Amino acid sequence: MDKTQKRKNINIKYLAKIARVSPSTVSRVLRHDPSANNKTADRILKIAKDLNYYPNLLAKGLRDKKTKTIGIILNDLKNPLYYETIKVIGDMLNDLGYTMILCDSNYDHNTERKNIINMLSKGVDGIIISPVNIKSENITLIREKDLKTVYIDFAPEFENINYVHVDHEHAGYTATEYLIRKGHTNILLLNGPFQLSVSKNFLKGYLQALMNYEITIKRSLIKYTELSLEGGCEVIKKLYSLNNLTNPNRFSAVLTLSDMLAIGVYEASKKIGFKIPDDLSVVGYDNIFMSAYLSPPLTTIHAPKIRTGKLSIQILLDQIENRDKEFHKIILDTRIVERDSVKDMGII
Amino acid sequence: MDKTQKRKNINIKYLAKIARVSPSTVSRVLRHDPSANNKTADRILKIAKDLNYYPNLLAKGLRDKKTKTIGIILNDLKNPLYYETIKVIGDMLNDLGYTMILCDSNYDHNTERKNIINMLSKGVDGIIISPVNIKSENITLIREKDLKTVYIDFAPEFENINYVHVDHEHAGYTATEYLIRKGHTNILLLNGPFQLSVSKNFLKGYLQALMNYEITIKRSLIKYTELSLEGGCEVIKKLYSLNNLTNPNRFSAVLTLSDMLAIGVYEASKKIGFKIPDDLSVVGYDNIFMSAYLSPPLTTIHAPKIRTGKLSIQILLDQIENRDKEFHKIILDTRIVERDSVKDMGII
DNA sequence: TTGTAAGCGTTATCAA
DNA sequence: TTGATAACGCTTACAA
Repeated sequence: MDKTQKRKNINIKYLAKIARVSPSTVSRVLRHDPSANNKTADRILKIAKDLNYYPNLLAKGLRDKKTKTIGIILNDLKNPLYYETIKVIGDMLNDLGYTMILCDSNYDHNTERKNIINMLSKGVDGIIISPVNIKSENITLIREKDLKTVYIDFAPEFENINYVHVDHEHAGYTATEYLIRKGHTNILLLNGPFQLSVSKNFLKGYLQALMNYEITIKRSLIKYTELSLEGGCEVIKKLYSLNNLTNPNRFSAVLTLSDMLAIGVYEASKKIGFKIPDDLSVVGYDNIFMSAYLSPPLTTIHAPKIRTGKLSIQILLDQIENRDKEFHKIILDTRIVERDSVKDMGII
Repeated sequence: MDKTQKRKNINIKYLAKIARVSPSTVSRVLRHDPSANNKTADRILKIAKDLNYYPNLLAKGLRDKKTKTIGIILNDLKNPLYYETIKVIGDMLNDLGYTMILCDSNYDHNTERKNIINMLSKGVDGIIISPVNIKSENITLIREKDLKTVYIDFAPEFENINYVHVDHEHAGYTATEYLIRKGHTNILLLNGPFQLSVSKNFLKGYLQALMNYEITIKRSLIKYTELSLEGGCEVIKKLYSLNNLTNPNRFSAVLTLSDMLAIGVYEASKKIGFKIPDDLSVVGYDNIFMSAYLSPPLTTIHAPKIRTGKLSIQILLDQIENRDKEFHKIILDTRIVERDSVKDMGII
């Protein structure tokens, strides 16, 4: 008894045997090559269908150096920020017969490196990546291997490169200016991790706005923390406890690098007992879906997540399919979405 | 001038040439096969590193029939419900050197079929799938091809099958009972699409609870809609407009199949002007992250998303790596999370 | 300990 | 219009 022949692999060779033609004929028919006799074509197609044939894309990929697979490398799959982007990319890829490999670098260089090499190894046709940092070996790796790439969130400084992202410095400026115009002068900047490029740019915008409005910059009002609800909550709790559970006007507003941080501030407000916006104004960044539903609804800087997804995948596919050789550097506009988390101090 | 030799492909054969050994020796060294001379091994490893060699996983997959790739097929990438599950699966896969292909069937049979075939074609080692429906050709397809599978959300009725999901009927029952005990007797069921198995099971639980408490079942209080914020909002708006913009006690509470629908009810409440929970009580299902931050915080049935992710990927990998031949049928517990969206009518 | 060679499933080139 | 063949990069008998 031979158990090995339990289930024969249905491949082109097998179809050829059944149809009594050569593998090349089957291959041609399957790819709708016009140079195939209609009758035999129909016959082969029918057999393929009856046997539930599906192509082995590994073999095809190995031969063609094309896999119709796109890699998406992000830094925090938990952040709702990404889901609209992923959704729109996924839908578009699905329509075009592409597949998406998704992974998370967790803001870690080694993980990012592993992810990139994995993409390369798996033969993706291109990647969309939110890089861990503006300068790193990993980016060199991508460029050496000539992997088609679109950077999102922010981009390394090279000439021949595609990116689609918002201007974080401008966002920081706009948000700070907004708070200043509402009469706030002591504005806490709840920034992301110190080493992240995004944090640096956001800080620049914040500082620029303060300078333009001739407001003294206080180092004690600039805080760095990991980009999570918990991070935001902890910073605020610590600050309040230092001030003996009251906020002695050290800051009347807080600007956060991410809505998730802002939600952390909301959480702290619940625990400590101060009120938003009466005791503390909050401005977030990203405008994630849920920010409109917070209590109070969060005033935040809108980042165009759907546009980011659409543009980046379009650029990538255009280059992969050789419709376009140009590099695209797109900086998207940002705008403030006024809701109810900022108190008007009515001074200016 | 020959432009074709611009960039030589670094593969095992090339490494072999440089190291003046055979490809098989290189292959052995790279796979840390003990039967390799230490000195040559070191030399080859160094060359591989210097040349930035990375393996072609398509070729490896083609040969080994193993790709270290897992497919995840869901039905609505936009639903926050899935984020936590995806995150935990992604992290676990990353740790173990696996890759995740993610796609969305959008509750559509054809798309689901395409997705499954794509997974098969790409040679994934296994899939985790939230099926569109309990019975379909697509599931037959999976079973015929012996693709290792874990079903989540709900499962088709077969013997040899793995699944990890919550008992939707029980969830429907619990939620309805909770509302009844709070004194509600006219409970609107805002269900998902009629043809979905989840909707059917949820309905069963709802009906069972009403029957147990001897409450008249009213067909007019059972509504089906697509699983989205907009869907939930529209249904409620329509119902209120039919009643001349007041809710004449036709229902004092609404139970929704998903927190996203519940948020739709919140949205309707904003637009129409009724108050939750004073004018209308709401109970959701899923306990997505943001439900705690809604205003008022949403009372909802908690679905264990992280456990679902952990268990399903564990089961899948155990079977892929042949540590486990048993099938696992896991029904997870559900519990109600009491927050502030239900009014106590104080009657019972 | 190392090398030779065949094969995984596909397609493109060439010849018939 | 069709078929034989080589090649994509990797691994594993088997031989040396």
